[in-house]
Amino acid sequence: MISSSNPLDCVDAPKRRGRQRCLEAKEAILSAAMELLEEKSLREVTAEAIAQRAGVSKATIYKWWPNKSLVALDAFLSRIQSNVATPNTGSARTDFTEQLKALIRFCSSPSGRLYAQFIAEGQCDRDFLVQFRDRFLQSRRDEVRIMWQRGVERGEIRADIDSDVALDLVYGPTIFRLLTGHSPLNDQQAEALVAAAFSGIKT
Amino acid sequence: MISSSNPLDCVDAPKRRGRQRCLEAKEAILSAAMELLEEKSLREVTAEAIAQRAGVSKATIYKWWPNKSLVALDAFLSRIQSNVATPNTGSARTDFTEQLKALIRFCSSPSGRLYAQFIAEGQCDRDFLVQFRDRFLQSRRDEVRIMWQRGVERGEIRADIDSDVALDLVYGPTIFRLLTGHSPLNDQQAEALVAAAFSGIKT
Amino acid sequence: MISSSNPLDCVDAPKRRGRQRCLEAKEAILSAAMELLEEKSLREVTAEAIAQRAGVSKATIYKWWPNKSLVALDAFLSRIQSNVATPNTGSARTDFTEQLKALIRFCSSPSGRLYAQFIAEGQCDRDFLVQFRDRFLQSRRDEVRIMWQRGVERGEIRADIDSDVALDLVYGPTIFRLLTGHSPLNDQQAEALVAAAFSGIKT
Amino acid sequence: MISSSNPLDCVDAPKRRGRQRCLEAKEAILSAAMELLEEKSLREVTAEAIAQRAGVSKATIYKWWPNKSLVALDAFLSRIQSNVATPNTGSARTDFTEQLKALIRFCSSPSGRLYAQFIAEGQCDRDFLVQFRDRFLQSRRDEVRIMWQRGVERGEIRADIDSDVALDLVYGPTIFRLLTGHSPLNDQQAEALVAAAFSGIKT
DNA sequence: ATTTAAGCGAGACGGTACGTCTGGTCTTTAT
DNA sequence: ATAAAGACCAGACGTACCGTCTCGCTTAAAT
Repeated sequence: MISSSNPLDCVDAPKRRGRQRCLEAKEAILSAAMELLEEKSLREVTAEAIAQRAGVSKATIYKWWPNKSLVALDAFLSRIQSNVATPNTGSARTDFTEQLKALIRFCSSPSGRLYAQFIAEGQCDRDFLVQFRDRFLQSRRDEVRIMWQRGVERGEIRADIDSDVALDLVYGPTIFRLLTGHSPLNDQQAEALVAAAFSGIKT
Repeated sequence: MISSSNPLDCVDAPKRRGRQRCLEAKEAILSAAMELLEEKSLREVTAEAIAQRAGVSKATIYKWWPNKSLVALDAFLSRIQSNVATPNTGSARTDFTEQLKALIRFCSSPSGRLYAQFIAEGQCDRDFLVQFRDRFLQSRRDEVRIMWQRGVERGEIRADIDSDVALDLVYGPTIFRLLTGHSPLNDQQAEALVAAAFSGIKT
Repeated sequence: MISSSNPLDCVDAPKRRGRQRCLEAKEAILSAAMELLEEKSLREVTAEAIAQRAGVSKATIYKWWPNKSLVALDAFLSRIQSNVATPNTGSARTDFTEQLKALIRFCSSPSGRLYAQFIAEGQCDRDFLVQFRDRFLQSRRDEVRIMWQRGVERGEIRADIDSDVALDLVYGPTIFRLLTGHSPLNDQQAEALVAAAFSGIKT
Repeated sequence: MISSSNPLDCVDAPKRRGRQRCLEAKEAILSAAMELLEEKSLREVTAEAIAQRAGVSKATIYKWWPNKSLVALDAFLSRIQSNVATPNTGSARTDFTEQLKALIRFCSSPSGRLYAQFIAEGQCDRDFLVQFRDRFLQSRRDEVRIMWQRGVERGEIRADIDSDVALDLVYGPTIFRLLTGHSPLNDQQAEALVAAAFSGIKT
């Protein structure tokens, strides 16, 4: 999707000649997609089903999105609250722990399962992966990075560690577990993972 | 796949006259699958294409495997060396660093991309995910756990940290990066990640 | 359709390895097509509708026919009696008159309307036109030519006129009227047309 | 198309309030249609393509014509010379022969192919067929009927034969051949057909 | 001069058929 | 008995075209 024709940009689009894009149709498509994605997996949701539930023609979907995955991504992005809760308790470790607990709750929600399916989709659709990274993942990481920055400034977190490394140390394990389920994900694990990430595993 | 009909069991199947052909067919299927998976993504490789390249009927594939993903998993498992290199340099940190560098090399090989696609496939096929975990991931983790155990015994690694937490701290970030590509994967990053995992991020 | 894979040739096809073509499916397709063509025009009948009414997958239709027009042609050819009634009353003029009356009855039946639609279809599908000509029209003409030949032999019809010219003189006007409806088609007209064709329009 | 809104009637239309019909647009549409119909078949020419080549909106087309076939018919009617050449050599037979040769030349021109496509179109669009008959075919026949009338008056052609029968005897065979291509169309055939029509096929 | 009723270009839209493709099953013949 | 060949069903895919519609601009007659 080229950003200038990004369906989400409609709000600030200048009035063009010709029939204007039917915003209700766009909304209906995103809602239908979201509903269906709560019932079935991304792969099971068909473009036809989205069109039908939205009361919209299939052609209208393909007019604005190149494939159903990107419809799903737009639906997801427009439905989740855009801001991550970035707690500011005064303690970086508490902040990260709270944050991770929130992420873990997210992971076991329908949205979390969708998040996993997006990563999955990205493995065989490079274009989708880029969009997912740029339009969702990166902004999330940037917000969390602020939390990390506060810790650095307060002297709680080492300044000599790259922020990406630090973030991955905290969030990588959780995502890994979300995707493979090899170990549990709960509040207790959140605390254990943050503890380990903060203190390290060496004696 | 029921274990008793696991194609890998063919090896220890009683040597009967009529079964010889079957083994060739199975071998051909696994080879064809592996070849195709080096050319295309798992989703793009079709059961039909595997059958054709293997010179085998599609029915023969479906006789022994419930779906093409599990053919791919079997192909993958039979083609990679089953043992992880678990260095034993006398220093846990060096061991982990070497190990992680090897993993990163693996990740950028065709096999690594396949590994990512398996995790992807697991997101909408619970059965496949379980098999992937049980037949590949778990054994890998168990082998690395030995390395971790050595570190604990030598007093280099804290004994009060759950091994799964420790392993995820080291490997989670890498897998996360493999799947989303949000940050680079190379030897330098391997060292940074291990350093951070060992010392922790707190000051 | 290549003649060797002509669905109608199934009878004399040598036994091939593998599952044999499901003749019931073929029959069901032709019947469904014929039924639908009695309800709607060729253009309105869809491949999907044929598949559905035949209880058959769309892929099965496209496996054996390149498009729905040729399904319709096969259906038509298999449903109409393959022999034209070629009366032999002893008088060529009576023979032609009877024959033309039969053609006119045919023209106002559903089959006649289908015949017209086949000629129509042929105007933008050269391949279809050739098949229609070779598999239907030509054989009809050849049968009528026998009637013409009898007249020639009995000395009733001029031997110096090309048979195609003679046949077109009798049948051309009727087909023209079938297609454009500019003049009526009935028994009386049949007699007038044969009379004119036999005696000519000059004084 | 209702005659009062017939695009060809614009000249004598009473001045209506509001912006007047853009005659350039109408012309452009007809020209574009004609151009496209010389490149592709009627079925292949799309309303969208006509609009685009005419530099006109699709809505403008549908404002004045109910469908693209009737655009094509109007384009055809406005582009061919409206008068048939009706030779008057003094001999009815020569007149008809010349006339038929002209028709045969017409048949193998792009216009002739279009003529065939109009008849084809008429087979599944009764309304179109009526317009084609009334606005083209009938007037042509009426003009040729004059030629026939001259022959009757001169005593060359039998007065007891219905003019429609006579005309169909001469032109039916040619149209039949145009549509199915079962026999050739050339000057020699024109002579043979007229000869047969004049003298009849009986001995 | 202002109103007002078209005409028009742009282009979104619902509807619907197309012909292709794949997954997975089933049947027949040959080995 | 088992495998190869391959027909089959179900149904999604993404594309195409139809004819309708809405919007904002333009034009010209009527007020």
